Amino acid sequence: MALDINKVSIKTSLSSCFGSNINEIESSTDFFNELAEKAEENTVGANEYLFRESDKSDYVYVPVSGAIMLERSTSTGSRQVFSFLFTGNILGISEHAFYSFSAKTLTESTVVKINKKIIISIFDKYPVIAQRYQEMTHHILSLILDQLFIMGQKTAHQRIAHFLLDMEYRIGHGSNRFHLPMSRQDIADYLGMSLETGSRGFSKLKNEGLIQIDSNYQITILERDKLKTYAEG
Amino acid sequence: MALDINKVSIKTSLSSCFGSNINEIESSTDFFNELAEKAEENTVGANEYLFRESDKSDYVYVPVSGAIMLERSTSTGSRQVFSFLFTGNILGISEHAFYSFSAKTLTESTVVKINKKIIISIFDKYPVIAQRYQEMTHHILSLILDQLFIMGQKTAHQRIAHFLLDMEYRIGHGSNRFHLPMSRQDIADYLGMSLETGSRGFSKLKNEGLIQIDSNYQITILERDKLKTYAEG
DNA sequence: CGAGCCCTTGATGCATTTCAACGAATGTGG
DNA sequence: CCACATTCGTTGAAATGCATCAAGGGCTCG
Repeated sequence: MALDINKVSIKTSLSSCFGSNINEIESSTDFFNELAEKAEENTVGANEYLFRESDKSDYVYVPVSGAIMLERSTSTGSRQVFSFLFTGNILGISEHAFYSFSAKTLTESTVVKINKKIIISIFDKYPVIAQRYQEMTHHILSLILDQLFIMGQKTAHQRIAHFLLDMEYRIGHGSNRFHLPMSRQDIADYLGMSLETGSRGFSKLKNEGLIQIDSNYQITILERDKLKTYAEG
Repeated sequence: MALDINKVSIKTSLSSCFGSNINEIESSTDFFNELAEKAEENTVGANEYLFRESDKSDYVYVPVSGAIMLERSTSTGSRQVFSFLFTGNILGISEHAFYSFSAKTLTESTVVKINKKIIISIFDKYPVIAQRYQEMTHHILSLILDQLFIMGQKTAHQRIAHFLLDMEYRIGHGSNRFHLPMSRQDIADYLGMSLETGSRGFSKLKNEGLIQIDSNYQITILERDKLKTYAEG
């Protein structure tokens, strides 16, 4: 237990997750101090599970560094990837007593791990945080609805284009060049297509000059507007 | 304003939605009385909108009778149906300031309409209800995750089979014979396929003897186990 | 009885999966 | 440090699934 709240990375992640303007709230300092006391910081290697589907959902996680993937597998071996998470996202809220998916690290990751009971007790003291928590849940829900919309409406190649724009926004941090932490298989399972179709999508966008593939995982968006048009279909 | 809480149908719907065991909670009578005072009962005809996407989300609705569909349309005319709702479901929670989809009645429907501000004020008085509300949000989220999983994994015909089993469970009320309130087009837009593919799915299941189509909308599940096996793929 | 709407069915072409081979990148042990 | 094994990505060819176009059938309502 105990968290070094003075570390910029941790403060940044928590702020990004609990609301960028939370610092303006009068009780925010108390809130962060209480979190610092009762939460813990964990670092885990790549390709490890933070938790698995149907584990008791006792903890909420906030990635400080690294990349995490939420997935669910069937008995027949197929897999659906629900989401990719990065610094300042949050996972494990919006769960019943048991997680409804597994969380696997894609790279070595540092996470802040917060016991749910502590979260609940914090809510009682800081109603503003409780409200913010609700908002996060709603935000997550609207993201999943968007994802559902994309899955139902768009062709495979359009979904790839959409995915790349999303990644640029989320991990490019202003740059049009970024490094994908997940494999082609992960992307395919996220977008509901075969690995090969995913790969062909990348190639097509490359050949049409919309993106540049520097190495397998290093992507540059060359023509953002055209890519957007393509994604919207 | 004002709600006849003594109507069995309304009491049943609200109970089903706010938790079947809510009656065991000591403050539940107060809660229902307060709701009766401040909520209202509305009846609207078929094919009308309770609200539209990007309307201000001031109200939460609980269907008492009828069937409602949640949908989102693109500028290009295509449409994604997110969900079908029946008696005792709830809609409009888990929304930001504005609805992220439209709610359209499939049949004449009676709904209990509750102002969000009233809901919030009720939370302050009855923490148990607030917690139940959170649980509902989580439940909705897990349902959408399931839907996302199905969209990503299954073939069109499997999705049809899955859909029919879901409908049997939700509107069959113990019987294997039920009446679908939505059109083939609605089903297709829900499952992310063309109308024709949906229709072929129905025909195939009929020809294989797994279901019986008495009229276009009257369905009987003949071989539930086989249908399940088929849906699981 | 006829018009209109919805559903079904058939035929065709395109999108996607599957199977298979190759190439590039990564890691291991000699 | 290199040869080899292994994993991952790309590409091609064939098969399948699905969408689209088009026609016909059944139900409902005037």
